[in-house]
Amino acid sequence: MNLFTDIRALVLDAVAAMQAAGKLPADLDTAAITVEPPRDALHGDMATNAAMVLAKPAGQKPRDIAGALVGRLLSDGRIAAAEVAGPGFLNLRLADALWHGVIRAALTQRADFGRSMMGQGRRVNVEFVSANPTGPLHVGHTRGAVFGDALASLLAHAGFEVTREYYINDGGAQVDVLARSVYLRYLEAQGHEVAFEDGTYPGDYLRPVGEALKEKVGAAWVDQPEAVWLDEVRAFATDAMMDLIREDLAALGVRMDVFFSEKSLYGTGRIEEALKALRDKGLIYEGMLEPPKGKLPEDWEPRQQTLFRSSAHGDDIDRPVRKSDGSWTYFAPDIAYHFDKISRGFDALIDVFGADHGGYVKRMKAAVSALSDGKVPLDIKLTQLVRLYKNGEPFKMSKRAGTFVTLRDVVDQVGPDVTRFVMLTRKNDAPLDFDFDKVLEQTRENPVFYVQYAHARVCSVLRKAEAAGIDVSDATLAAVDLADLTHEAELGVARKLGEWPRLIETAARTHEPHRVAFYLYDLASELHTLWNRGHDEPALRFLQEDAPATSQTKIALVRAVAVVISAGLGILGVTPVDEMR
RNA sequence: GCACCCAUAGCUCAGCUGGAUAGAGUGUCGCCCUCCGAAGGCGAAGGUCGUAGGUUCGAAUCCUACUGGGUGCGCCA
Repeated sequence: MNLFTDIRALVLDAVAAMQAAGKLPADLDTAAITVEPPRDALHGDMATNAAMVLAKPAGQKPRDIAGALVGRLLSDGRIAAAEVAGPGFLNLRLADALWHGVIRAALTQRADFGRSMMGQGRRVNVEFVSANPTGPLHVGHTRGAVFGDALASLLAHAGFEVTREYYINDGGAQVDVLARSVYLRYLEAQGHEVAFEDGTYPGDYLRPVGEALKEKVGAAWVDQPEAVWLDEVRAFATDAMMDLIREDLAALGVRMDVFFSEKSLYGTGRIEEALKALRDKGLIYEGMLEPPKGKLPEDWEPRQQTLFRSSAHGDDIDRPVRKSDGSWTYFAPDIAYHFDKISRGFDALIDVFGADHGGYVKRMKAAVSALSDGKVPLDIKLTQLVRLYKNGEPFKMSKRAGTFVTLRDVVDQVGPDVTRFVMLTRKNDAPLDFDFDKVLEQTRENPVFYVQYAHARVCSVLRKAEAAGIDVSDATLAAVDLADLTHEAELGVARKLGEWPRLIETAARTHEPHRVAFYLYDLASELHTLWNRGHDEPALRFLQEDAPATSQTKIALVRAVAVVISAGLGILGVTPVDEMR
């Protein structure tokens, strides 16, 4: 249920009735008519812009149209009051029973309350993390992982059929570097002195991989040339790294549906197939690019290359798919990969990249647009940097010194729930400050704590009610008569709950899971405020001594809050807590 | 040089496919703990929404040009 769409339908009915009665022209575009919560609660529960939108095409004054709508809307039992305001807004106050219905819906539907049919089962592929299989995930990947996973859950909640996917970059030169680095660790495990030169990965995390390789093949490869062992070591090493990465993701609570190997595109004709599709559209040609502007690479010289006419699909310049030596650029398998996603029948694609890949957005969109004839939309979400702090002091990372902060460092210190929630308290395109100490503080300014505290508070009330012999099972609460729940402060909380289904749709449509986190903070704030009012106004306390029926109505409300917090946290991948300790 | 992202209160940030008097936290100031719901609560002050134009009933939101910050720009992935 979504009250806002219900009431919008009611408004549209009223407009249609006026058309039927000849009070409005028959051919009006009503798409721009919205029903939304007014900024100021004094204006009512909902406001519609219908009269202002229709005024011009209908050739009437907005306030006149609004006035005519008032009478028709008031004839519906759900509308308690309607008045024209300002330039032609129509402010509506809803019958209390509708807000009581919201509470009941939350109690009966639980985690499904707010679920939307918006996606209509359309299939969406969300590709995220996709870190090179050369080492453990670091903080930057962590943000991408949290964002992508929450976005996927959000879309699923909004009625899409979602596939979570990881693209393994196991086809380029970086996995050769990995293989050589592991080979060095292998030699080391055999008791040899080794030196890690530039162009190798010196990290300790490869030590066990070298050991494992020794276990597997013994001394067979010790004095052998690279040609003998490279392929096998590469496969062994990337498998080991992917195991590591899977463990990292599991520690964060992220599970992928598909791991797609870049390597599987090579030597199988799949890259050629994708490029043929582009060639058939006249988008592949041999040519030379202008030299890049700005600082020119030292060894730049004009060269003939195979180019994709991405500029025909919105890119600034055309992009090479083959290097001058004839081998593929990174872009070529990427095209083939997205071609594969399209051919698997997805209705929409989403890529989550780090901000340093911003330069790839246009060419990737161009490729998908060309390959799908514009039928499959590709949205690319860039996640900005995470700035780490410890007790207010910036925390420096250095890859060279080996002091870069890994996903495990973060999760081990603050836990997966805090990590995930904090990473979603900024929109994806804004930098994020992550302070190891502040995220664990138990104060209002820490949203993780504040939201969890609200949930725990409700659980505490339920426990006390049970101890007092009051039945507070969801089934009982859902059946409780809520007619006495009429206090403005209580209805205000119910109104906030009524926004939840609408928020899901907005967040899903914009691909912005952070909206869920901010909503939960607001909802928690509503609950805490109501709790605090109980301090001075005993009538607002959730647990009323010697009045079990009254207690049940109030507990139904706060239990509904807990249900929505729990559902929201579920989308973010955070476990709600029953008590603070 | 070009492209993309960003610019909102002293600070950190929200702002819902364009809506009414732009919100929250923090900081500042004032008030409130003998006890029964203070890991705090209530209230106040604080904004030319980077600048200048444009679109329209209406712009923080859309368009254009600037200013300032970040990221990226063939043979790395």
